[in-house]
Amino acid sequence: MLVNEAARLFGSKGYRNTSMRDIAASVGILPGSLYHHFPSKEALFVEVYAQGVSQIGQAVNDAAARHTEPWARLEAACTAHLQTLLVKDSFAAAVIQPLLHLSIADLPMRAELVELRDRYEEVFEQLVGALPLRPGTDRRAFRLGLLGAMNWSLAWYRPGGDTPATIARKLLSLLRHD
Amino acid sequence: MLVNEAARLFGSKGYRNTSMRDIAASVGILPGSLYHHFPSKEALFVEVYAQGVSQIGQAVNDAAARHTEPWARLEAACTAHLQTLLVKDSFAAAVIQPLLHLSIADLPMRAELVELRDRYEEVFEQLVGALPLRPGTDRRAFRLGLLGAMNWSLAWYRPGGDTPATIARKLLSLLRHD
DNA sequence: GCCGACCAAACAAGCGTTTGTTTTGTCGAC
DNA sequence: GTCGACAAAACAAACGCTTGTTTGGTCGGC
Repeated sequence: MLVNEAARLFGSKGYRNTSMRDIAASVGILPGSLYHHFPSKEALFVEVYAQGVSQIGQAVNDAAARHTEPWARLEAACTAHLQTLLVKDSFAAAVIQPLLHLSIADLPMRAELVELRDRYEEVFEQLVGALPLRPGTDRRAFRLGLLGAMNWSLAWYRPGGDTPATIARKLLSLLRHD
Repeated sequence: MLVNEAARLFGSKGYRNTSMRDIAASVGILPGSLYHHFPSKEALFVEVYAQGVSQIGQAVNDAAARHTEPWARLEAACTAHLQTLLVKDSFAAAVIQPLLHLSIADLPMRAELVELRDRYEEVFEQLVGALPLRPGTDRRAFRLGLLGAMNWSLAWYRPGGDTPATIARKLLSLLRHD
């Protein structure tokens, strides 16, 4: 499918390094034909991004819903986040990667994407908010640090090593004080 | 200076989004004149990257050297890392940003840059290795998680909020079990 | 016979880079 | 001190190529 192929390319090579010709070739049509489905490259990316956010958001919510204890809920959510992000052929890499550059007015459709991202990250705000942390702990720093550690795993994750579930468990055991 | 301007642009807009014409314009010369100083855009970026690694490496080493207690050494190193990364007009953003994409054979000069990066991160391997952590702690996960949390701060850091030193202190207090 | 999906071909703009020429600066000989 | 020689640095203009996008036509299914 068109959007799937676009997601795969955007996710692996980034927005700027993926050309409309690349996408067309991998779908098996000519470049101009893409404009029958999307009015612009930007619009195509926004669609990929929206589907990616929706996909990872649903996975994370579903995973958390299967538990009641706060730490278990967070660990399940982190595992889902990492799985969606790291496992092949996923939309999520296309979502996460631009976030780093997004702070610097990189892409034109910044505002649209930032809102989608913020809505997604609210889940983690709730999950972290429910944790029984010792008083004085900065929960915002906790959330940002955890999300950063997870998202950065895109840079070093290799299929042979730790699984997403193991990475999630290890990261949380580092943050857990007991 | 040429390399400084290039670093500023690469750091804020990324490699692909910065054209030789951009760099030339911001130093006040014509595009072709750049090729009297560097044989290619790639070579110019490698120079920026090398200077960036050298700069952040020296800052981190100097900071750690001012302390003896392991946790104090690591916190000083993290503060220096964050300051070099986040404070304006620095080379370091040009260094850190490509790392995410580097895993995916993005730029042609991959190997050269990866080696420089790995050499830099050895410092943190040593610093984390010296910490008195409870047995069974995965020090590699600790290091990767900490570096990820710090590097990702590029995505959310704003000059008005927490200072780099505060961010470093908060992150480490989350990881410290006492 | 109409409409969505595709092809074929081109467009203007931007890219990194090259070329030939001119300016600018340096430095030793007179 | 002044001059000519030489090199570094910059200009001016173009190169071939890739980019996102547009246009006009073709074709098959409802």
